[in-house]
Amino acid sequence: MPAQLNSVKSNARPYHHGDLQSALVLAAEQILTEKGVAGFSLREAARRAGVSPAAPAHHFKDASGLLTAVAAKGFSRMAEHLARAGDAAQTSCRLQALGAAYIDFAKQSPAIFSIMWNRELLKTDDAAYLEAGRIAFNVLERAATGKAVPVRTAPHVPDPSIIAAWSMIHGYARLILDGALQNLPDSIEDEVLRLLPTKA
Amino acid sequence: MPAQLNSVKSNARPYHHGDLQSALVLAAEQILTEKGVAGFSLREAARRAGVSPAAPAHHFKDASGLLTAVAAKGFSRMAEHLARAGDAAQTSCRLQALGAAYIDFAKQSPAIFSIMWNRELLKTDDAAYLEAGRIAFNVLERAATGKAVPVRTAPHVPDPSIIAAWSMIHGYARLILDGALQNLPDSIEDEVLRLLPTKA
DNA sequence: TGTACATCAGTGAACGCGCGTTCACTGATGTAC
DNA sequence: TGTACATCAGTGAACGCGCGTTCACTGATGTAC
Repeated sequence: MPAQLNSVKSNARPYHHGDLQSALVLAAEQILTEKGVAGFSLREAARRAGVSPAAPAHHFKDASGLLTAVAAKGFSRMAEHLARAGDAAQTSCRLQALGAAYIDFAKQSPAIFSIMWNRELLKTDDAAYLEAGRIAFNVLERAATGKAVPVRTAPHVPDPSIIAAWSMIHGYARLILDGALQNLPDSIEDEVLRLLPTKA
Repeated sequence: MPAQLNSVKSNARPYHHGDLQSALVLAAEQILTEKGVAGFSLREAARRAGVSPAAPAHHFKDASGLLTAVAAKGFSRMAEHLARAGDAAQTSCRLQALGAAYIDFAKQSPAIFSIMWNRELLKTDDAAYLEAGRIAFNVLERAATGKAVPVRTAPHVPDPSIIAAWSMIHGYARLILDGALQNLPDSIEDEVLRLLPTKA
């Protein structure tokens, strides 16, 4: 192949995108962050990825397919964020550290955090989505119990204190994002985390 | 006025609705319950209230105006629900009773509960909405402290244990509605409520 | 190593839809005199 | 008490918009022989 033609081709927009799948996920994250859930559309995601409106269908069936991928990626990122915080903390205050990281994640990516829980817009039976959520919960559970709980174990019943702790952390994050905790002193978060229930 | 004309008129659809404002709120509640937030539109609310698409603008400027009224009514209903539960409970377990009532409300009206916290779609500076929210929180706070806290008092800083308890209750309700707590034994709710932090 | 061909990942124009909003209007209500 | 008139609460047709989806298609890739 002549060098000239080659260079022309590489300058022109290639017919195939290369990694449209992740480009679309990135575009969706951007839109959610900028315009919120109500401002999201598949067409706009395609537009931002520089691709025709029909292209996304090849990778995600429809809008909820793409949003489900965004949510799954969100859970993965959150799991990593939690794991890092857990590793850095001493055993005695590991749960508090994870709680703080959980809330921190929600504050840093409110739109992503929001969509992660929006059943109405997601394919909640998507395997990757379910798995990512399970892994994130597992990190939390491991920090609370101190034990390693294998993700793929037979379904087990978690300790109520873990559900209670999760509820408190999750609820606090939600209330913050929903604007219900404005005008409170900054110290409130630490004080709430200190009240996390510990294993009986 | 001849009786005949009168009867014809009263059989015919009257030009004025009579109470379009509440009819629209009811229609909106219905739509939210049936189709979720994503399925809501002002036109459909008008249709269900038997009125032209332009009519709602006379009462609520736009869709978010109507939804804000729905949310405010939701907070009022929740406050009543909480107050009733509190009145029926003994002092020693009043907070648990309110927590159960809070969760119960969310389960019974998931769509309404959802919209109540959806900042993106509401006029969050609406006076009636803010006031209704404040009253509901006040009921919770009163139950937790045992003291009467006047609603219209100068802004005060609530006890951290109240914020922590609210977070746990709210988070549990959210996790339930978001499908995150499936396959757990029914007893889990009581066990979580038992772990509510009490005032230091 | 070359070539034919199936498969995959994209195009872009077209469709029908329901939406929010605007418009000039009309019918009912309530108030001033 | 009756009447004139302002105001309010509705009509319904029309608008332009962006959306999701479909369609026949095309260009690039990868594989079998």
